[in-house]
Amino acid sequence: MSSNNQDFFKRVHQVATLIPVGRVTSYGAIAQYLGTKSSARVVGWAMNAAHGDLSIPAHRVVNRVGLLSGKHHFEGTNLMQQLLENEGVVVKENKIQNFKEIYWDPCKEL
DNA sequence: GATATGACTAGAC
DNA sequence: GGTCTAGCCATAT
Repeated sequence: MSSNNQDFFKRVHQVATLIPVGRVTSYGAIAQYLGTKSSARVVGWAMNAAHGDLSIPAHRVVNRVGLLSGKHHFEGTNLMQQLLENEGVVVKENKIQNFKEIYWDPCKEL
């Protein structure tokens, strides 16, 4: 069933789109919300696929420590940080400062 | 079809 | 308490 695979991506994209402005989440959180909690990496791939879609705020998704691990996949060197700061997220040295405060858990919020 | 890789995470040492 | 290893699942070669 190839539909399932695409459905997984679709869900990841959906959740990413639901992330409120000024909030961030982690790959594992999305993976857990989708049921595949062990597949945080796959969420990263989904984000990679979502990278082509400007409607998906991939910059709001970081790793579990609030580090902009995916910033290398964005254009330039600090585009991801710029986007986050533009939304009011405090980022320093490619790491979200008040990560715990702005952390958005889809499993709880949704 | 098998192997390698990756935007991760949790556990072990 | 910091570093390393293994597990996870989908994509790419």
